[in-house]
Amino acid sequence: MKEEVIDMPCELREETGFAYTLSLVSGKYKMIILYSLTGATPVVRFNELKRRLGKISYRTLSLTLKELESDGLIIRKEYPQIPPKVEYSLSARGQSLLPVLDMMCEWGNVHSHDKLK
Amino acid sequence: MKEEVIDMPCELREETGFAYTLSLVSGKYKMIILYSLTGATPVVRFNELKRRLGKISYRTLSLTLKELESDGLIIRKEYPQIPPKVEYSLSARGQSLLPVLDMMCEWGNVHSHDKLK
DNA sequence: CAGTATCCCGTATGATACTG
DNA sequence: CAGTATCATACGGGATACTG
Repeated sequence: MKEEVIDMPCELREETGFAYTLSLVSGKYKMIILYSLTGATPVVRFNELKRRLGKISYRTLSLTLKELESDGLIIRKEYPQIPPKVEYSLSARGQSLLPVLDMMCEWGNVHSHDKLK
Repeated sequence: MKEEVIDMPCELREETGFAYTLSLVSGKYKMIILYSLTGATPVVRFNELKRRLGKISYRTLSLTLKELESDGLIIRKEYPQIPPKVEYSLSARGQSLLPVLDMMCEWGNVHSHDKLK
């Protein structure tokens, strides 16, 4: 990704921010996971998250959560007990991204019924 | 995609708009193509667009433009002449998406230098 | 010039079984 | 419960040659 940015024409350099944003939220479930950590129950355990996401596989959920965590968007809190208990929640950084997601959501809600000729 | 939406828990139904938005702009070059059709030269020919995008292949540019067009985000205007001349520009719908892209861009610019521990 | 045709490849994701 | 390991697959995208 970095290399492509370097190749970008000057006019577009100032827009590389969205390439960065996109790199954080692209993936089939990332944005919906972030959304899943908002609202009435913003702290969610692994299996509960999996249930909420429907068809995601263990593998994908696990990998995705690791990426979100290493990108600083979510927080993973592990309770050292048996059986294990792990809770995921949004970090401040993750929360700062919510308005962006909201805007995408809003645009989609408004325009998903546009008639395309 | 539709099926997954159906599987989504109730709490998330109202957020399916962003899945729709995302489906329109996801892809390695879609957003940057939209951006390329703004500014001082908002009407661009195929090869000029290819030049601006750097490393994109003919195939991918061609496919991507078709998708953007069929999603109503850009307009393809063909001049029946030899050699061929085709101009691409943003539709009103495409323009309405710009604030969303701007916001993603802005967030990325602000947060791309966050220190992640 | 503006594409299309063909072939190839890497990565994201899925299914399932297993483990501490 | 919260994952990991393993194997399999689908799709997006690249390179290049060709065409109306």
